[in-house]
Amino acid sequence: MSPRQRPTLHDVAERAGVSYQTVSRVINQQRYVADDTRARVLTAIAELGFRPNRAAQSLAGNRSRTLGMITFGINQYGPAQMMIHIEQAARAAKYDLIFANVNDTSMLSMRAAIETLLHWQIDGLLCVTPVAGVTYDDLRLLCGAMPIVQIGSQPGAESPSAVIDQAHGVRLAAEHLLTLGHRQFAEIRGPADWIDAHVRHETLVAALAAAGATLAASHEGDWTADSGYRLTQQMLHAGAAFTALVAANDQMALGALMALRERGVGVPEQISVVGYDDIPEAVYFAPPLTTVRQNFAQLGRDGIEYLLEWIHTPDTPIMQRTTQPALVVRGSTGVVSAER
Amino acid sequence: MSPRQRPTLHDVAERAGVSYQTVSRVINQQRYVADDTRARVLTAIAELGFRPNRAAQSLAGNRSRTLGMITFGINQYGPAQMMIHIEQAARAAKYDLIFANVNDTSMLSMRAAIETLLHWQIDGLLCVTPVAGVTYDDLRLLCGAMPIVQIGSQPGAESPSAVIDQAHGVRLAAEHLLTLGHRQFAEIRGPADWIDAHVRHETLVAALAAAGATLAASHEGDWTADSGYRLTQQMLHAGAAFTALVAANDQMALGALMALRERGVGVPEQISVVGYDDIPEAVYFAPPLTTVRQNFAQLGRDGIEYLLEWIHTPDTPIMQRTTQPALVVRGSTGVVSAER
DNA sequence: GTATGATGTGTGAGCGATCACACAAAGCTC
DNA sequence: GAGCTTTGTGTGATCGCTCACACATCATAC
Repeated sequence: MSPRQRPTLHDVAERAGVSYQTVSRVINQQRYVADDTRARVLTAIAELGFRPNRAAQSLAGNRSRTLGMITFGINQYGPAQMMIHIEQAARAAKYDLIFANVNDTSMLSMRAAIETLLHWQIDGLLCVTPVAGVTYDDLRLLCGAMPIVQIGSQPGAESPSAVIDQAHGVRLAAEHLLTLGHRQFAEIRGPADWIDAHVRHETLVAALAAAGATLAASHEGDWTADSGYRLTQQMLHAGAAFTALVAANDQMALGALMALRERGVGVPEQISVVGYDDIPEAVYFAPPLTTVRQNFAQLGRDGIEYLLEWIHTPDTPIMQRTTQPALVVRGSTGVVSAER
Repeated sequence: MSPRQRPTLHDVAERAGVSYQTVSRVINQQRYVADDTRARVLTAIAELGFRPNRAAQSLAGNRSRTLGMITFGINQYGPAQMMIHIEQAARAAKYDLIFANVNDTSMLSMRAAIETLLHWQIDGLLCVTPVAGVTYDDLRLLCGAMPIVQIGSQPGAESPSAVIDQAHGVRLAAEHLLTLGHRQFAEIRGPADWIDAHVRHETLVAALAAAGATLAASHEGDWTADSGYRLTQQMLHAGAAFTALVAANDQMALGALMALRERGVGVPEQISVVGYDDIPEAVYFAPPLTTVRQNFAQLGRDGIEYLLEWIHTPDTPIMQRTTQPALVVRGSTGVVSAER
């Protein structure tokens, strides 16, 4: 009733001529409220512009209807994409999201970020940390029994997570190139501590070995177009013999295309290039990039769905949800040239 | 003291042999605590793994040390970039961030997003909504006296905001092209309801008029490379006469480059192209893109600094902080060809 | 030696909600 | 119509903290 203050449960109760508990029942959509009482309360809420105080709710209710999210690298296409869809899914389920972005995935900054979130009595935690280093067990230790879902963890790990089947994606790309007759490959990997990058590299090596193809060169980039450019220059300069170049993401492939162009190497006539991710711009590269599409939106949704399920059904089994990537063939790959 | 439960202020107090109030003083870094008492409390906190409950803090303290952020289009380079720096700056100032992303900027979804945030007793609101429609007054109405800062609002508006001087950026680009001898221009604008897009368009029109140059064609894109591609095709097909193409962002410029390439038009020999934003990939376009660099990191920091200042000093004057963009000249622009 | 201020520390109330009850009134059954 | 369940409503305690005090203690001042 105070003049400037935000109205409380009691103000609403007084106005509607009921007890505060009844108002609480209405806003929590519980049973056992007579229809006309409910209507009266609802009217009072609207008239007063009442908004339940989340802080008070989570203090008293011992449950905050809030999810924590740790992110890494949201300036990248994938993570940003996931973030949007996670937020959307959370809000649809009436959960709020509070997030902390880490700039490196050291245990130290991860711990700091998680601490931040744990101050709020979050109901669950979503970890979008595609880098090895902090394991599920580490998280478990910090968070007690709270539900945690990792997005993009070690494939096959016995921990609650949602992942994209990177090995499958790489195999699609490799098969595509092998079918086109390529036998001499070069690779621009992602950073070694990124789980996906590691898996893709290992899978490529294995797939090529199985097909009797050679990996003439393999360098580690940092996901930027810049690194793709420099490493490709380097490989060309060193005279590496390859007809197919596999880049671990589209940006690095973009850099590679530039290096090849500058060197007068025809793509795909002399060298085929494939990327990974299928960022929206990939269609407009010169030439349009053959790449592996990852459904980040689906990945994000998988993760949060799992988390919510776990929160509502505490005995939800620990599992890994897997999404399949798809190959998108465009102009940067072609039949291997007769000789080289 | 309960076994499984998280420790509270009282548990810490008991262990340290002081009153709960003293513990509160320690965690809030207030004066008037003896050094050895403080040390004893700190030890107890560490031993118990005590973490103050933010919900209780904001309930009792009437102030949440939490900022709300409304975002739009965080899958785009600029907004994502800002988000990272905003989060970082907030955390550095010991504020938590809770955010809501809107997928359209109708009053309806904006209101819903803000409502979500207001449930938390946020201390301030940051609106990264680069689209016209929701004005500062609308926000004011929803939020009462709470500090609000808009990022990317109408330039010159009498509202608390941080912006990049789009007009300046466009003038830099226009002057650059005019100096190179260009007199016949084409434009691919951004969506009309985006404030920046509107300003850039108006400024370009004015700048060209002042220089006696013509705008042969101007079409509205949707920021995607795809739209840039299609609209350029369209202009070429229609036989528009221009030697310089100004795109409202780098992605649309990328699409334009593709359309020109397909048509066999040399860039920059026959047509010069400039973009806007300077995304990291722009260097590796074919040819490398001349563009206007926006310092999104700075913009984000400006916004949050302003907001924090306002929170701490309520009589902070209403103003608009402006950051200047810079022209980055690369290979996509050149001297106008002799004739055309 | 009493007044005055700075420095420490403890007590009670209350933030705005939820939970666990208690209890009244109605609708069944037999 | 006694006894039960279902439905609807209200009361007290409590969540974990901060606020506004009250109250010591010690130094310095006059």
